[in-house]
Amino acid sequence: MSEFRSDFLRTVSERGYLHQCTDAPGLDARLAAGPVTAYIGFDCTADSLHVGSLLPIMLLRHLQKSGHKPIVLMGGGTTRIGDPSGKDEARKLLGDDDIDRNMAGIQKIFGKFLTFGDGPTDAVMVNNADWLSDLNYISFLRDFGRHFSVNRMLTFDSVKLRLEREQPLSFLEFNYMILQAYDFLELSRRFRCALQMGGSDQWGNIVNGVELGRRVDGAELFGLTAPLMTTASGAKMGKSAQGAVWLNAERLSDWDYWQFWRNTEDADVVRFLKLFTELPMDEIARLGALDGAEINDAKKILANEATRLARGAEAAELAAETARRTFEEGAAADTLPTITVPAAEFAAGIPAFALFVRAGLAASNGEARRLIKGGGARVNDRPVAGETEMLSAVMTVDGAIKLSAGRKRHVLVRAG
RNA sequence: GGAGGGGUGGCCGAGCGGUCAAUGGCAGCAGACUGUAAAUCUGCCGACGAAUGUCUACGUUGGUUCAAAUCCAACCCCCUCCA
Repeated sequence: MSEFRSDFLRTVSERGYLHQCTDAPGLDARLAAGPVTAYIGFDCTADSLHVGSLLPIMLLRHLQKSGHKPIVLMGGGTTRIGDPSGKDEARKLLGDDDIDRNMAGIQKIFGKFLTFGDGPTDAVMVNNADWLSDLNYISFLRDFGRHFSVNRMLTFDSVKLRLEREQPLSFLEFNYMILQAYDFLELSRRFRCALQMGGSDQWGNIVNGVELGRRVDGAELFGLTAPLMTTASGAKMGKSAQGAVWLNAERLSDWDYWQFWRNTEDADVVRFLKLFTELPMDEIARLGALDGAEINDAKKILANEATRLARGAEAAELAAETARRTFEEGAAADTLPTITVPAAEFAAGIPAFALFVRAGLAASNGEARRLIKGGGARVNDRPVAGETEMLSAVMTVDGAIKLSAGRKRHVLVRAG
């Protein structure tokens, strides 16, 4: 299936991470010859990454596991510019405080996937603000600007698509690819970093870096991209009922994270097992052969494995057990997400619509009312009679009442 | 600086004086069917309210009018062409 000699490229290609590579045979030879240092950059546009970033993170993990050195580049500097790739509009500019806060949040997730330290294949984390912030404009233009052809830059998708769709593209954003190219050069000089990876939307940015390294330093650099992740039915990956699927536990509970994976479409199961778990390929092949409803077993394994990586074994087991009790036994597992309301208030009773809002099962009173009118709201598995039905401590079963919105979203309410 | 086009709900995109909380599509939520799947069908889809209803919204600010997303003025922003 694969003629690659290096463990890394063989793994990455058979598991479906490989989209484009600037020079696959050359990179393969380099990887086979000894440890290579590679990096991926991450923007600091939110205080957590979401599952859309999981693919590049897994790339770094596989890289490290096959004996190479990963660099996590935090875009503390480039986030101040804003990457136009794949976007129709410039994002609103973030302040330095926001960026710092976001960076701190994002850093936490990498510890789960990579081993950091000072060893030869230990991961390191760097921030491009360290070299971008103090650049001198004139000398930067003289030293590096002359290597970039505007004619060529206009042909890259990130720019071309904007122009074709007659969407605005500011000079600020236009510079993003130059700075990212410079990042690669800088990392090449500082760490002998020879490979930049990223999502397929980063191809243009990556190629620019490879070329800059060759022109300025005569360095042989490589680029590799992973496919854009969509679900089999075409939706962008990373959305759930509540919004983005965040990797940080503070932004999304272990339970919801596990559920996200459990609800994978049939057609995606094998692909996701390859990309987001580390199960051996023959095991994945076995799971992929399951028929009909049996494929649910494969989804559970996917959920367990994916959750274990991002949240730890304990979180995965707890979520799996909660799901088993909730969906297979139909019981109100006491480990479901729980909210508490003051005992006195709970005893007096709370209108159903209000309680659903407080439980986070509806975004507004109006939405809660609609949910109830539509018959999707239940208390202890019985449909809520009316929007204003009073729910109170009297209905408690085993110390809690269970609210459900639809068949999948459940929250326990306790007196607190 | 000049000429023209444009800024509408999460997104795309109609509307161009009242019947507009604003057609349609996508996304989202729920129901049916199932396997916590997909596809399909049905309902919902600004906020508040038990409700007749009230409020906030069509770039911004003013104005005309009984009445404005729709007309006028100024301003801001974007696109195209010209200088």
